[in-house]
Amino acid sequence: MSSSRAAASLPAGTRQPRRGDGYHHGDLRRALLHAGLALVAERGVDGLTLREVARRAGVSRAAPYHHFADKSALVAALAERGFEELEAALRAVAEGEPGTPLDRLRRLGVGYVRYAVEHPATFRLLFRPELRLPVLPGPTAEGSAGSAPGGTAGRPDLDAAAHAGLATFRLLRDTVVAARNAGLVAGETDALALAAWCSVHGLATLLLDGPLAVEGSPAQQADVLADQVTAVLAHGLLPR
Amino acid sequence: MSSSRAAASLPAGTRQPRRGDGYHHGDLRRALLHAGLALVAERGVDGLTLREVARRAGVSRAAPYHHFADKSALVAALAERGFEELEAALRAVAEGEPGTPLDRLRRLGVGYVRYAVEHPATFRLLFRPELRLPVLPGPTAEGSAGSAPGGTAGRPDLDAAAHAGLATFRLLRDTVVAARNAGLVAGETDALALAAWCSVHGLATLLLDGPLAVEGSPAQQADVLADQVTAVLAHGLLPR
DNA sequence: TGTACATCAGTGAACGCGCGTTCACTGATGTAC
DNA sequence: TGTACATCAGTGAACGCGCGTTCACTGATGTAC
Repeated sequence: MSSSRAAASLPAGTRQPRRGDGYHHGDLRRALLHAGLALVAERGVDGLTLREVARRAGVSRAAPYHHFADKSALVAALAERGFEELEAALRAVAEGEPGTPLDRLRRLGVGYVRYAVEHPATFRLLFRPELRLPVLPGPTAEGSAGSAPGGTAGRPDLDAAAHAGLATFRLLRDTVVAARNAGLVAGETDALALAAWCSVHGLATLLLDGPLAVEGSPAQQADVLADQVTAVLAHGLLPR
Repeated sequence: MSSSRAAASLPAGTRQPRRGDGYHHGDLRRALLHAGLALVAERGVDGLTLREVARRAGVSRAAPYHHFADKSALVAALAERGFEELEAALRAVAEGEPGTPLDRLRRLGVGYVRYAVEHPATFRLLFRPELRLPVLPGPTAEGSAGSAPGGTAGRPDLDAAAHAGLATFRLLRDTVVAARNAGLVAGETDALALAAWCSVHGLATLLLDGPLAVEGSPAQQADVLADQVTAVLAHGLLPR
């Protein structure tokens, strides 16, 4: 139990050799996470069971309990990895080519939607109600974002996922700030960031679970729609 | 079985006396739907079980099978009722007071978000992956919306829910058309409607399951954020 | 270097649970004559 | 109006299932002397 906690509190993705490395399985924790993500991708969040994860890792049903306190701890760890994936994808797409902060903002939006379409089950996992993230400072309180996490109180094992989520969203907000500083967008920072985020998040969820459903189809369609939505967001509904 | 199908194919909400009325229970189908919505509201979509629904209706476990072929048929019927509720709420808020089509559009958006916040579980039910709605005609094909449902193929019991959903979304699109005809908004109709919908849908889902989570808090906060988001959408990110 | 010991990631069996669904049935309701 | 019959919405027991989790255990690994 104490060893499991120690392993669980290590930052995921860390590649330093750990004390437990090379034990019986080698790195069962990592193998379980890998199997979990694959299982979610194949059968959806509801299809995720500890037993099947253990099965895929080639290990007994009880083995995962040496690495995760219970099922929700596994889910939280998967969400953490998902957010890290999402953030990496967004950074790559935003910083990959040159351009103004506005260009980057646009690419962030399209990348967000594309990630959702390409990893539908993982994306859904990130926004499961039970992983509800800390409340961001309200748009009325102009200030640094993410300084007051308070949504995972009493569940320290969810905090890692929550912080991974916040880091992702900070990427969007920082880009809005940059665009505003460059005079490329006008308005109140948090309101702009919120609106931008709502637009692409709405498109992503409508594509996955709504009447626009294109799950399984090429990401190309998602790109087209994301371009449209971000264009309308940029220019506004009102005539200019 | 044949009776169950007959009952299930009746338009829900119809108040005409049915042949089955006044039998043993009176109107078990309606009671099951009522219990189902209450259960979803209390325990979430995952907490919805046929057994508990039957329990709450004061009836044996097997009784619901005379009214719904299986669990998914119940879920579909619940979604249909949910969409009807949502549409009624939106109509009320949009047509309640006078105003330009743009005013109505704004009120629709705020009403959408408020419905989600006030009925979180039901709202989530409407956008469950397994109820994925028919694909709307793409924004590239300018034309009448909803003429080609194709997402519930092979599941006729889902069609009712799908059509209830489409009727709801048509409300939004029609309002965009009216605003455009009045010269109050500029751009391509479907792109405008999609962007508007994405904005409020994104806000709604972020409020329910994201870092803005306010479930249980007063709808007032949702109104404030919805006002902000729709304002940004109206004016656009770019300086004017 | 060897030996005794502590650690701990695994095993395998078992627990209790609630689920969806099926089945033969019962008995109230409606109908035909 | 009365009787015989058909209909069908209910019942209650049972099915098989996969789940999360616990438990005493085993045996490989690492450590202290």
